[in-house]
Amino acid sequence: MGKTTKAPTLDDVAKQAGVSTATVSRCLNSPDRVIEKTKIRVLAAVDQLGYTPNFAARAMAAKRSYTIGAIIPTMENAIFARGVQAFQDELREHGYTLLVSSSAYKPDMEKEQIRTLVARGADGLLLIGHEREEQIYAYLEQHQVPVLIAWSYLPNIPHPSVGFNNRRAMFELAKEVIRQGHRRIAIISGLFEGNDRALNRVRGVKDAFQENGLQPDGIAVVQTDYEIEKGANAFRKLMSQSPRPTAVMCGNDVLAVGALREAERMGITVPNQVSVTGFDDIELAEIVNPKLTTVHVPHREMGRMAAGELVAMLETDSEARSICIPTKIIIRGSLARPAN
Amino acid sequence: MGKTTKAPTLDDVAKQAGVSTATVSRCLNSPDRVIEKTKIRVLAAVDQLGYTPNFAARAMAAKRSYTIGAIIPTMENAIFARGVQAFQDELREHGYTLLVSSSAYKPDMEKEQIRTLVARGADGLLLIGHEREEQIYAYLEQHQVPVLIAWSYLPNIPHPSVGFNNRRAMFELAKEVIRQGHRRIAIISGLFEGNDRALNRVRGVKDAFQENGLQPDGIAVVQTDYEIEKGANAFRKLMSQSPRPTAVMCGNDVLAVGALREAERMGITVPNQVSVTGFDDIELAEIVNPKLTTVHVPHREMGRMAAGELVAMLETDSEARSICIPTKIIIRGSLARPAN
DNA sequence: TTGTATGCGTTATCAA
DNA sequence: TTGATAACGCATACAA
Repeated sequence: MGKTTKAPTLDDVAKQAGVSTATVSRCLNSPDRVIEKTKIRVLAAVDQLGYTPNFAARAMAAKRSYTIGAIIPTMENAIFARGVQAFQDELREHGYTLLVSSSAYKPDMEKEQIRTLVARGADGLLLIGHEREEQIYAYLEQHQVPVLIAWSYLPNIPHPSVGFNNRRAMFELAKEVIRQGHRRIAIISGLFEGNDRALNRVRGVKDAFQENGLQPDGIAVVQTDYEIEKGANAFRKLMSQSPRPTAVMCGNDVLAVGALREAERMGITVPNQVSVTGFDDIELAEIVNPKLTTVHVPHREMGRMAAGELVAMLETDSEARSICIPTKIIIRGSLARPAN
Repeated sequence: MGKTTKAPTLDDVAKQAGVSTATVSRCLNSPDRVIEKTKIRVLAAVDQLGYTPNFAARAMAAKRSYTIGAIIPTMENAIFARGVQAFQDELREHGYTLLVSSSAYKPDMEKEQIRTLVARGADGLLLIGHEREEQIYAYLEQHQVPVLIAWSYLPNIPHPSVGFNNRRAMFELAKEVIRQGHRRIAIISGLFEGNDRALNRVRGVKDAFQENGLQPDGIAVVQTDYEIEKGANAFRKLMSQSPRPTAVMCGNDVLAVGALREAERMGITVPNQVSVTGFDDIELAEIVNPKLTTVHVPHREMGRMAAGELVAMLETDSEARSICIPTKIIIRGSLARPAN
């Protein structure tokens, strides 16, 4: 009680309980390897002193941190929030802690953060998308840190991934847009750099053109950051072309909301004068007016599965599988047949 | 090169450069205390081996982690995302790394995460709001971990805080609502437990009633989680009372958006039949229809200032100040005079 | 300016 | 079932 105000260590607990530090450690880590009676004494001491194991020391001695690192492009919109939350919840159930940081869609920043997380002893990493310097994968290999890719699934790639097929999902959506009669389609895409999802979504649209015997070269594509106002700017730009596109397909819901907003400001009615589509199906998609036609991605499910896979990679020696998660097209008010 | 595939240590670098580990350590931590020539040799070795300092070892030896922990109630909406992002950016500039976790508005979870972060050697903590068990503050005291409270400012409290006066902000908004002629006002609030912001916002409304010589006891208050659909449910409940309130003031924008949505489903027009207000002024507030009257909180600024304060607390011995950040009332379409 | 040696708090190996 | 004791990788006081 009247002791000095410093964090208690294993040693303090050991003394208080009249046992060795080894025994205290065992009580905490493999309780069945210690007799009931001493366990009680030790636990009482732990409680009394308010002891919390020092993580750094533990990680260093055990060479395991029970920590997973995740680097997501942004925390600022809901796209990743849900999936990461589910990922974290599932990890927790397996006894792991999640460390999250965001790269602001900057490859360099991601690289730095990967080093940080590895230095912090992360047992494994969750990264978004496949595209990054080969050197990074080499570094990870050297440090023996398993990596799982999420939010993107590609067949035939070296790293295990849990995600969806961005290209195919967008392909399906574009088919529907074309089926409704649209021929002049423009795209507001996220930046391609270090973001294979963005690129593959655009490819999906072009695939649909091909399949319908249309010429994909004429499709106007604007790349921009995933921000509402950026989407708005891009929309204005596209709608100042002549002839105007009859449908604007956006790389995600955030961009699409920006498009909707700008349409309103420009006095262009959606979907009468132009159709708009999104991707992700975040909450926003149902709040805007008109509601957004988009691709539904089961973020929560993806997060949970990713956690399960990553833990399996860490705890068994089995080769990691890749999982392709199905997406679904959601038709709402922002898509309709073109005017004429 | 042809070496075994294991993470290099200080020792490896030292050997490679032909110096002692101490010199390598100095090169990395206080570069000016080592001569240019050897520095070059060492840095080359570092680069060649792809050396990354082991964080756990460093933290243990130096008894500093240059890590700040932040526990926010949720990552799932934009309320905290922006502020935390700014907090992180500012910390980085001071050489600190931020570890974030979310408590899902559960006091118990927050408690556990505080222990986790302390065990991980966080040099300081950012917590949201003042209200929590005294025991937690004692624990933090024992472990000598400085704490800064954000998102809430209260005069005359023991812990330093950077935030805004929730009670006064809501008081101002309520005054405006009353000024426009509303007398039957209902409130959709967040849960009070462990959340002084929610409680103080409700108090602010009652203060405004008092000031106008109105009776605050009749104000209907529904407490619910900060989710859109929960807000919608609460709105339905409040609007089934007779007589109906002429204005529904919500604890934050998320709840308000839920209210707006339910109004639409019920065929109640806003603001003609009922006014709705929010709090926070997140992006959503300008996207919904009608746009939301709300209280603008400068999240980014708050995040930056909080980071500055916390770093100051760590690096100087000066007593930490508390900072009250001004808020602003934003009048938009969701508020109008009552019908009759 | 650089090297030597010690300690940080824990886990794990080996004996007892 | 328990106790010594050697790592773990780094920073730092002290010595050279």
